[in-house]
Amino acid sequence: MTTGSKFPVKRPRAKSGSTSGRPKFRRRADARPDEILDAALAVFTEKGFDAARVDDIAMRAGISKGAVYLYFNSKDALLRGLIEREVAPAAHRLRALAEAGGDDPKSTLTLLVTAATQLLSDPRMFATPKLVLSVAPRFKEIAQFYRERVIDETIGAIASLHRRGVENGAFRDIDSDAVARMVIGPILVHAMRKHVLGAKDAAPPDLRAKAHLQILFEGIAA
Amino acid sequence: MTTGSKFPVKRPRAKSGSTSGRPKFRRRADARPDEILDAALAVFTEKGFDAARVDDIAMRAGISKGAVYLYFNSKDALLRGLIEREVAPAAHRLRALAEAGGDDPKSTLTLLVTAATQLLSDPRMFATPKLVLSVAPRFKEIAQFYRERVIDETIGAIASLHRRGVENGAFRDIDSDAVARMVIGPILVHAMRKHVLGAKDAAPPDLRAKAHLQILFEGIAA
Amino acid sequence: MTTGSKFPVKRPRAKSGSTSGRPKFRRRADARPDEILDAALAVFTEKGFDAARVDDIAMRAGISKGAVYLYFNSKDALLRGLIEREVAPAAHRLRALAEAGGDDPKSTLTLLVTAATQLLSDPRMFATPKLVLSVAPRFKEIAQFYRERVIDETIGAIASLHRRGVENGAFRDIDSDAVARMVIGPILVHAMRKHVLGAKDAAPPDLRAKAHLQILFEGIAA
Amino acid sequence: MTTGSKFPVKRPRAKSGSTSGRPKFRRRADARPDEILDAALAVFTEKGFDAARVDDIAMRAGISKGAVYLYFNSKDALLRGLIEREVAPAAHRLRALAEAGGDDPKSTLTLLVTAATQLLSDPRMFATPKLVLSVAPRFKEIAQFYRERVIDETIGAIASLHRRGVENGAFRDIDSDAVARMVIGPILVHAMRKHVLGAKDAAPPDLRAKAHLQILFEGIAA
DNA sequence: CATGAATGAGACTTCATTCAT
DNA sequence: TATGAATGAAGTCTCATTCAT
Repeated sequence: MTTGSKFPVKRPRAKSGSTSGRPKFRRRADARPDEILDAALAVFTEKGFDAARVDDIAMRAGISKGAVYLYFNSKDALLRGLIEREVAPAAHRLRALAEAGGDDPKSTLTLLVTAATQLLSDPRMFATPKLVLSVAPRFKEIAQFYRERVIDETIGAIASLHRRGVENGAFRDIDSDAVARMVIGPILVHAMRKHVLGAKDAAPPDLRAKAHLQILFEGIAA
Repeated sequence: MTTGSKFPVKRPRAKSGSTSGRPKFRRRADARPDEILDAALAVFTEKGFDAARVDDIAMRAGISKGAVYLYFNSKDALLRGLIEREVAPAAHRLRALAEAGGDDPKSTLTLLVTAATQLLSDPRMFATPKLVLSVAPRFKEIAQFYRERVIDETIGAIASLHRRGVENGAFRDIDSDAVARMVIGPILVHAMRKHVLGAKDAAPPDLRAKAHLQILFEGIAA
Repeated sequence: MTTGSKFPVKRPRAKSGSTSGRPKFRRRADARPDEILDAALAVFTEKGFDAARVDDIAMRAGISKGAVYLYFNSKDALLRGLIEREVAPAAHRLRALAEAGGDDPKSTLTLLVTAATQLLSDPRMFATPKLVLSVAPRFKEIAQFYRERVIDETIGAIASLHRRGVENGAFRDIDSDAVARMVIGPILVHAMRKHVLGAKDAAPPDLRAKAHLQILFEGIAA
Repeated sequence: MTTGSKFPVKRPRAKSGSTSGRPKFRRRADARPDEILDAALAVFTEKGFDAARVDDIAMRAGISKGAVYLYFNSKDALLRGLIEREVAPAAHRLRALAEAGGDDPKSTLTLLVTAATQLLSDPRMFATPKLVLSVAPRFKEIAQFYRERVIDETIGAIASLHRRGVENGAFRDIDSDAVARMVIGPILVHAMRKHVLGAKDAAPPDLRAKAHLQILFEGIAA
């Protein structure tokens, strides 16, 4: 799962277990690809995939344009490598969230919503989703990859949390996917307004999370 | 306010008062701008703004590349003209939704959610939002324009609907913006999964709307 | 010589002597080509040949772009027609100058220099020469045409004036072409500085002419 | 003042201190800008600014079209860079001419006229003036730049030479600018006839210079 | 490993010219 | 005769990618 790479990336140095010679002093050459991807994420997010020039990325990574091609075969590969790298942390984050509260579904959900609200207030956390959304029409594989590995995983995790709560007697028996959308949706709306459409925050995260949970648990009917 | 055009569009001599009758034989110049914008929306949505070639748009509109420039000064102008044209209908649609159910807030909200769920299942209805999301990082003005005229309007309309319900005694007194996000969010999540990330529908719209409303009104707590 | 047209121009109306029907009231259609050439001269002079758009010319002539092509086959033809038309007046002007002063070579030359200095202070009078200079590298035929019919004619006229003066005993026997260059040169220098390079006038025409003649007749040596 | 560059030119990393010796094998990047400007001068002179294609220039410089843009931002920049580069030599040449003959104004003027006549018989020497004349209507700044730095400098130098002669008792006290025009004018007339309008030489330079000086010093009156 | 000069395909945009009306 | 919508052939400029050093 970690090794199987859907989007192959050039690895200029055989990562052979051999502690070949001395670890040298020279370059933290192993870090290069990551540095480049960091730069790529920044530039792609800022300008969009097409408008970003490989030169920009190289410059932000502090290397020459040619050097980028030592590590990645193409601009597309850069994008794919980036998304691929970002999926693992995203998936990890969401799993951490889903397991946040131990085995009480209700408090777990509370923690999850609070943490997610907090998290997605950070522009860096929303950088990858934003990028994926903007390139999705052209890179169907990336869209699919991201959906399956991040979105559907998240929905699935929340749904299963809900089901546990149902069995538990904590939650009413409703369509779990709908529940998941009720959990994610409001947070997404806010994140999009803010990070994509440039809105300024109104309410602070904790208040938003609180209201969100209140409605989620009890509804809006009097 | 409705007439004031933020993004000016070339209008080649309006051929005054021409309610001329016959659909003409060739040169139905009056329809051209709209035809071009239709084509532009299709191509932009499909490929993204940068990847779309003016040639593609011209071809889809059934005219030559040069002819596009008879009506629009640049590719950017095409985008702006398009967004501008689409904002009015979008705003109108949402207003229609918000006023869907007469003066009973509860049933109004029910109708609104049902209709919105229905509506956003149609790819064409989500085409403009999708496009806006993809160009937002580069065209801040468009992002702002769309947010103010569509998103914030929608949120405001729902929020005020909620406030009426509160005064009415139909709804509990909660943060109205949070309510609005609970109304929009789940629908948006589904639309994005489907239209942007390419997911196949699972539940049909009416079921989704029903579950959505159930949770919205009564919450998920047992 | 007058009829033989080196650069053929479309004549949409057979100029047959027939006073065909009524002279009509309608359009002074016969004037059209001239109006167009007027417009062309203005625009070409202002922007240069390439930068001038046929649309500009049409607009300045108060007609549609298509109408220009009813009278001229191409933009090049417009240029050639224009130059051709301007050559006659230019030649006529210079001949008038050369014959300005009756049969006293000295006073003729005086009048000629005075008049030419005066004349070339007018931007419109220098418009065609300026245009010819700017297109000469590309339109060799025009360059040649203009040189033979205007420049060389002028030089010839002055030279022959000089020769008459020599026979007359009024002038010393020197290279007549050199004399002609001494007559034209200073005037040209001023015209170029002013009309082409945008300099502001310093001395007024009469003073310039006077100094010019003084040197011409007596030299600068003490 | 000499360093202050009115028309900035892209300089791709000066490869510091490289007095490296060998003519290198490929990539003699240091020479590139100059090579390109040489090519540009040739093509612009031949065809005029607009009719010249960047491709032509690149081809004549022996590089690809794209490479031109590594050194110059635009076709305009190419023109400006070219003019700027040519102004210094032109100014230098004229200064050298003005100081040609030591401190005897009369012989200085004689040398100056002889040299200038000689010089402007060379097409390459007239290439830049010719170019400037052809683009002047569209590039007012270039026209002004050239006038101030070359034309007016020349006129000024000759005028001051004349004034020295006046003080000296060598020349009569006449309008010095008029004198300057009498010096330059005839040479310019010949150069234009030849290099711009394509005339064939008649008299050889030395004869022309001689006649020019004779008239200049003694006038044409018997 | 790294550089950066160089290429070449292609995009947007302009405009002379045509043609149906 | 006149219009103006439409075309299509360029032309300028950009940038991903390559390659000699």
